Amino acid sequence: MDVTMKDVAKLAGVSLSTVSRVLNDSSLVREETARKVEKAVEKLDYQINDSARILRTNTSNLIGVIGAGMERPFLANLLKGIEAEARERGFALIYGDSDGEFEKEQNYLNIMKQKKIDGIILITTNYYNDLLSIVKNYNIPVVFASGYISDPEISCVTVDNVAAAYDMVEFLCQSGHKNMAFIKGPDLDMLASQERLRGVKLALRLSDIEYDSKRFIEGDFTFESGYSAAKKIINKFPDVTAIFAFNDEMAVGTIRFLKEQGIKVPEDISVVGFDGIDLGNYTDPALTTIKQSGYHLGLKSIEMLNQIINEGKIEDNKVFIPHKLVVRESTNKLNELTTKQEVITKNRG
Amino acid sequence: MDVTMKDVAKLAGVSLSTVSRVLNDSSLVREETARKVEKAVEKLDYQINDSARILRTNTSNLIGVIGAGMERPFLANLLKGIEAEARERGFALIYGDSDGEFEKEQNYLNIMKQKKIDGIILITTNYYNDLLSIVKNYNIPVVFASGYISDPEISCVTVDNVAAAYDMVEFLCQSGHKNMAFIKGPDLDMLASQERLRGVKLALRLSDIEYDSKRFIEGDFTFESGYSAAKKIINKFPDVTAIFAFNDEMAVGTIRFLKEQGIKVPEDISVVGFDGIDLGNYTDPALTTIKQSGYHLGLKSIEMLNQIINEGKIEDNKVFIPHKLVVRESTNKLNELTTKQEVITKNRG
DNA sequence: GTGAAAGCGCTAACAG
DNA sequence: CTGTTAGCGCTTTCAC
Repeated sequence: MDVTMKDVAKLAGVSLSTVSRVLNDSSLVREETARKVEKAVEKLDYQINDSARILRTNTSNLIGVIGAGMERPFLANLLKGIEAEARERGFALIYGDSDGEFEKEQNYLNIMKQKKIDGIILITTNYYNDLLSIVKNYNIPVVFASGYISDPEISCVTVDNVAAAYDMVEFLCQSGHKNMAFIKGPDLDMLASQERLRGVKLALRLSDIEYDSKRFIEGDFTFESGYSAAKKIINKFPDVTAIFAFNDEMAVGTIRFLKEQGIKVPEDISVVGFDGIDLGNYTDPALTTIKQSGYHLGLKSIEMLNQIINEGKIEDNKVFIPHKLVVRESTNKLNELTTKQEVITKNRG
Repeated sequence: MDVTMKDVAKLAGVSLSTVSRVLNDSSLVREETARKVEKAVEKLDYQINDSARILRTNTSNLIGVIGAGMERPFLANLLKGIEAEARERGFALIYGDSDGEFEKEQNYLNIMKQKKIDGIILITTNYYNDLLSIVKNYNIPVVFASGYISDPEISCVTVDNVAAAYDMVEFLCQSGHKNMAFIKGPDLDMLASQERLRGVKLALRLSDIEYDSKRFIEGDFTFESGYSAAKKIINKFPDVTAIFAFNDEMAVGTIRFLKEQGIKVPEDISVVGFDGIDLGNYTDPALTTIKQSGYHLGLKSIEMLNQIINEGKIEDNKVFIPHKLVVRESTNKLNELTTKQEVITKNRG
């Protein structure tokens, strides 16, 4: 078997409790004794048995992460931020992917409870409401990192999707676009995609543009879905001058489709995304988008969770991370003389 | 406190051991008794205390994953595959990112040992040799999922980087390219990048093309590094007709740079990548690359680890996952009449 | 300052 | 088939 505390105690010539005290930085140990113990620990390459410690103390220094679609660049960076900050604060991570299925989420929640995790980060959008009630029932510290949760008891950190989507549409309108189409996330996504939708509607209303639900095509945040959504858009609305995809990957898929059709971006159609992943700097044209930092989001989520774990509460439990409209090459100011609408009018006139 | 087995036993009117037997599918329990216990478990929403179980049994159903650069699409998919297969087989995952630093790797290894993980997947390339000796000393099942490990005791699963890189260069040569440049991975990367380098050299030799180390620029697998490596290449070797980046992101960065310079891909220069991430289908031009499946690699790594854990050994401990050359739009057959070399010659002549 | 002893919740002989 | 019992390795009173 592995080296145990008993072995250390024996080698150091002290009792079990003294070893434990030294390992836990207890100040009630003579420095000389401590040194003896430390020497023995080193010599035996002793590693504490975490299960025994957890069993006794009921605290695990373990944080559970339940995510979905984490292979998407934005979320992969979120995970990276979570990991880095968790490590920094002495937590290890149990990581589970739910594939957006409630059953798997529930399952992982149970597993994590069994492991006595100190807290949990939830990055899941579909059945979050059901999840929430389980989590509340389990009475475990939780931070939601994938959208705004209105329940006042629940902490969350997210970009302000409504405001950001609003900003983007406002920018498009100010650039002269009236004839827009949109690529949403999955309709099952009750958080980010819904919020962005709200932001779009708001901006449309304030710009006196009529809301037309047919102009919102459902995607699933992949390149492929952006590609096929663009196809639908071009078929149904050939006169569109701007397409707003709710994430960068779908925008890239859109651009690819348009180019295949010989449609120039941005000369013929402007295309914008959301998230601001690295890729957007290297596409042709480079992508106009809303930039937010997944890494920072991850950091912040652990920071909040840590506070809840340590202090039992958190003063500000709804936080927004910054976002910024980044205008690159995929958007055009619509010169009034060359607006398609105008051209048509002129041709008719 | 939480519900314990004692509570279940009391409610069901049986002893602790009976409850334990039922929970562990022990067949020596009358069906009726089992049902009583199950009912009590359900009623109390009992969750086993994993720490107690681990302490007692010394097996955790926990797999440790130590990775680096996991935000890269290929590796994000690898992680997804690991997670899916681990879940399938009843393992939970402890996940740690090493940032490619030995100290962090070592640290995580200790943490994981303390948690009595059943096995470990290593996806790290820089100091893998030092890691290996620790792991061997810890005597814990391990599978390496980021390159070929020659140590006969160590299991590994990876794409055949040598063969794949060879295939790519051979393809380029057969397309008439003689004047090539390459964008390597970091020189610290002792696995994938080194292996691909070997494959390239081999193909060069067999095609009677002289190896020139100056034509191998170091990158770090990011878009950005591909972009700047391409800049160096164009400055130093303006007559290059093909660039082979050792992953797709760097290839995309390369294409972006070339386009900015007004260099046409593939008409002026062919660009190829490695990995076959989704993105490559949606760039303009779509990317010629070596396709391998990160997800499948993840699956396989858990499958192997599981076998080592269960059977104490594995017959075939070096496995290669399939790869395929996928020719898309970023490469051109160099027509002999329009080879730059030929043109120059003709102009001179 | 340090040691002895109890017990966290579970499993696995062993007895019946 | 089921119950009793003895720990797994640690922390934490409680003595000294």
